Amino acid sequence: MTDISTRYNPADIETRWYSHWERRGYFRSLPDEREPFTIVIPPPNVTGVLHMGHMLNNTIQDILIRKARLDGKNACWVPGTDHASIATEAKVVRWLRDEKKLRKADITREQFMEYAYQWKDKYGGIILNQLRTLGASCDWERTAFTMDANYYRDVIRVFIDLYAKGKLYRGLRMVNWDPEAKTVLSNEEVLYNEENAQLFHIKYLLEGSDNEGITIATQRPETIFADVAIAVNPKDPRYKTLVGKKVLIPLINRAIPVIADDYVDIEFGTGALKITPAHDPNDYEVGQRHQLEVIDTIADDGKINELCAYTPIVGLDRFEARKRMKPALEESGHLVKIEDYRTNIGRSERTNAVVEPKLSLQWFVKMSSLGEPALKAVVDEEIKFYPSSFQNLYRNWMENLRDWCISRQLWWGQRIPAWYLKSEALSKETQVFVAETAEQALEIARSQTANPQLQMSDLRQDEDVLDTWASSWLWPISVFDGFDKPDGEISYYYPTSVLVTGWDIIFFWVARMIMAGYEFKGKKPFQSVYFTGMVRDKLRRKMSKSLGNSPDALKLLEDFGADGVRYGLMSSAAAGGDILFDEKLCENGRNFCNKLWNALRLVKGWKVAETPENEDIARKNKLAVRWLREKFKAALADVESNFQQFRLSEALLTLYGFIWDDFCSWYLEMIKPPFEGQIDRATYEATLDMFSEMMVALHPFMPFITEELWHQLRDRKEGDDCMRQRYPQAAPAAHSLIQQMETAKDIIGKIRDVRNQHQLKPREPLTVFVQQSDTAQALFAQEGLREMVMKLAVLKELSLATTEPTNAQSFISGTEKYYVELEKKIDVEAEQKKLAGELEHQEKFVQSVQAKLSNERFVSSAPPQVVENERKKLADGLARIAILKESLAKL
RNA sequence: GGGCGCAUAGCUCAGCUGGUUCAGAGCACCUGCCUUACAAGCAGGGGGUCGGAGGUUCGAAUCCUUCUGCGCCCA
Repeated sequence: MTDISTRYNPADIETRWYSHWERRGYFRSLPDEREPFTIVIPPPNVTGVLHMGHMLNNTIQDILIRKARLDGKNACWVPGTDHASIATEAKVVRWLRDEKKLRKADITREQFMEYAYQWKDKYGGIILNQLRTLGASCDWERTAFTMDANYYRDVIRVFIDLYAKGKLYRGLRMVNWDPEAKTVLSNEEVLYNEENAQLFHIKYLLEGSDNEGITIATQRPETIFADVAIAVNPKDPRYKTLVGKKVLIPLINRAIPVIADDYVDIEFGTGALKITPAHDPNDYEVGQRHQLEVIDTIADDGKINELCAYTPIVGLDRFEARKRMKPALEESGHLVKIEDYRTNIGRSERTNAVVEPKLSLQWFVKMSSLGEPALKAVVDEEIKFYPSSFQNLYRNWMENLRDWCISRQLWWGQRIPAWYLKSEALSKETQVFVAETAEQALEIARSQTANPQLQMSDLRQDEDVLDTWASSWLWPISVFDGFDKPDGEISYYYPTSVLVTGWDIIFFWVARMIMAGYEFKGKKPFQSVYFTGMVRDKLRRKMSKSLGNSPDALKLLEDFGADGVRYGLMSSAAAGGDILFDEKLCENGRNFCNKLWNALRLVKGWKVAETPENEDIARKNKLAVRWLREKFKAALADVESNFQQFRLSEALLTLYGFIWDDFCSWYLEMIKPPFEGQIDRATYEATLDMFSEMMVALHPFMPFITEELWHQLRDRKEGDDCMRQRYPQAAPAAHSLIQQMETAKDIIGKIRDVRNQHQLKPREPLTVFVQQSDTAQALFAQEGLREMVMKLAVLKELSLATTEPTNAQSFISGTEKYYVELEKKIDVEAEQKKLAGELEHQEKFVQSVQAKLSNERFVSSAPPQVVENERKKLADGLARIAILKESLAKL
C-alpha cells in the first residue's frame, strides 16, 4: 500500500467513473413497474455557463435522484435548456455581427431563426456538459429544449387553447420597455437600484399671467412636452385657488389644467406634480381617472419623436434631450433650481438600459382563474414547500396577481399565432384570427369577416414572440410529450416528485408551472418544491459578474474535485438558507475525501490472519464490530428522517460525523492491529462490508469517491457498482450498547486528559484502577470493553480496586471513580481546589433537581418518564457528591 | 405604506412535537504531538445568562405578547 499516494487524487477517477456510469446506461429511465421518482431540471439558460447557483441546485437534485435510485425507485432526471429569448437573441445578434458580418436588419426572420438554431447547436450545450463534471446523473437521452419542434408546437397550442377559453386578450398597457433590446420586460426583469439623479424645479406660468404660476419638481424635464395636467393634492392649501385654472408648458406654451388628486404627495418636491400619462405608470392612472389624453413623445428606441412639440430635441435620445433642457429652461427663465437626489432607477436585467414606462398593445394572460387552484394547492399543502415559510411569499404574490404580459418584441421564440387584416392599421387591429397555421387563420378570417374572397396576402401574422416563461411553464408536461400523448409516458412520470429551484424565481417558475399543471393537466406538476438559498460571498453579497465575486465553478471542481465541491456546498446549505460561500468549505470536502482515502489505505494495508492472536483481542474486536453496526443503524435512521424532510445538509453532516469520528477515530483505532501485527479474518471482512455500506450511504452526496472506494475495497463483478446498490436500511439500534461505548469513550478521554495535564508520553502505558461498585462491575462485564479501554487509553493494567492507590490522579466518569497511577507526586492543593470546585457544581446540580422533584405539580403532571429521569439525575448526582467528599477527606 | 422572515460561541449555522446528567457542529483560537492510514492529520482545551422585557406552563432556546436591531417581498 505504500505505493499509493497519501493524498486522494480526484481528477482522473471522476472522469473515469462518469463515463463508466454513462456507458452502462445507469442514468436512463423508462417506465416500468417500479415506483417513479421524477425531477425535471429547472432548465438553465441556453447561453449559460456553470455558476455557483447551478452547482448548488443541481447537486441537490443529483443527491435526491441518486438516493431514490438506491432506494430502488425508477429515478428519472430530465435535463434541458431554456431558449431565453432576450439573452439569446442578444448573443446571436452579436455573433452574426462579429463572425458573419451580418446585421439583424439585413436578414429575414426565417434566416435569423436558422442562424439562431445554428448558434444554439454550437454553443447551447456548454452548461449541460459542465453538469456532467459535477456528477449529475441526468437521463441525457431526454435532454429537452424549449424551442424544440414538439415543444414549439405545444406552446402554440396552449396559446390557442387559452385564447379559445377567453383567457388571453390584447390590451393597451403601461409596460416596462427596454429601449435597447426594444422589447417589453416583465416586472421581474427590471432591477431597481438607488442612483444619483437631479430634481428640476420648473415653473409653469398661469395662463394670462407673467409671474404667477406653479412650480413642479421633476426628474425627467424632457417629458414636459407630454404633460397633460398639473396635479395637486386637494388638501394642499397652497394650491387650492389654482385648481381648475390652466397653466402653460414652458417653451411651447401649451395650456394644461391644474387638477386635484389624492395621489399627490404634499411633502414631495413642491407638492405639485406634472402628469405625463404616456411616460409614467402612476400618471397614467391619474390620467385615466381624469379622462386626460395621452401624448407619447418617446419612440421605441428611446429617442424623442415628432409628437414632441419642442423641435430642438426631436430625434435625440432621452438622456441627450434631458441635457439640452437645462440651458433651454434657464434661458427662458422657467428653471427655478436643480437639486441632487437619490432615487430608484429601474434597469433592464439583460441590457442594463434604463427602463422606459411605455404604453403598448400587448398580449396578456388573464390570471384570475389560473391563479385560484394554484393558490389553493399550496395553501392546502397538496404541494408542499420546503421550507414551508415560502408559502407566505407565494400566497402574498398569488393574492395580488396581475395579468401576465406574454408578448416580446423579438424573433427568437415561439411566434404568436395571431393574424390580422393588412387593411387595418398596425397596432390598431380590431379583428384577430388565432390559429395554429396561416391556412387555418385564413379560413377563420374568411368566415369571421364573411368574406370568402380573402387571400393569404390580405393577412399578416403578429410580429412578436412569446415570453420564455410562456414556454417554460409547460416544462413538466412538455418534456414528457404530455400534450400530444396524454396517455403516454406522462401518465407514469407526472406529477413529478420534486422541483428544486431558487426562491428568487418562485413567481416566474413555481407559480406558473403550478398554474399550467392545473390548467392543462388538471393535476399538480410536482409533489414538493425544495427552495435553495442564494449563494453569496463572505460579505453576504449576491454573486455577480459585475462584482467579480463569483468563483470560477470549473476551477473549483478542478481544485477540490466534484465530491469536495459538492460537500462544501451541501455542508452549509439548509433548505432555503443562503450560503455564504467560502473556498474553505470545499477544502473541508476535499479533506473528507482524503480521510476516506486514507482509511482505505489503512484497511487495505493490513495483513489478515484467519484467527485472532488471542482471546482479549477477539473479545475487543467483536465488541467493536457490534458497536459500529449499532451506531451505523442509528446514523442511518437519522439520515433517513433527514431525507424525508429534505434536510440534506443534516443528513450529510450525520454521515460525515459517523464516518470521521465513529468509524475512523474510534472504530479503526479499536481494531487496528499493533505494528507488524495481523488482523483476524472475521473482523477484517466485517470492516470491509461496513466500509462498503458506508460508501453506498454516502454515495448520493459524493458519488465519485464512493464508487472508487467501493471498487478498491473488494473485487467486484462487472456491473456490481456502488451507484446500483440498495441503500443500507435503517433499523432500531441497541441503545444500551451505544450508551456503554459512550461511557467507555468518556473514560478514555479523561485518561488522555490526565496524560495531557501531566505531560505524559502518548505511548507510555499507564495503570488505572476503578473503584469497586455494582455499576462499575456491570459496565466492565460487557465483553471486550475492558480490553478496548486498555488499548485506546494505552494502559498496562485496568482493574477494580477496593482501596485508593496512593499516588494517583482521580477522575469521575458517570458515577464511577477512576485512579490513574502516576510516577510523580500529585499537587495536593491543586487537587483539593479542583475537587472542591467540582463538588460545588454537583451540589448546585443536585439542588436544582431536588427543587424540581419536590414540586408537587411537576411530579403529578410531567410524564412519568421525565420524572423518572429526574430521579436518576438526583441519584447520580448524590453518588458523585459522595465520591468527591470521600476524596476530599482523604487528601 | 402593506406583508413576511430572522436574531443561539469570535464567524457561519443546526437545534424537529416544550422535557435525557450544564445548548450542538464546522471554521477560527489555545496546548501538546511529523505516534507506521491521513499535518489536507492526531489527542486534548477554552468559549454561549439562546437580542431585551413581560407572559403561558410543573418545566421555555423552543409557545404567546411587546420592544430593539437586521433582512426580504410587494406598492
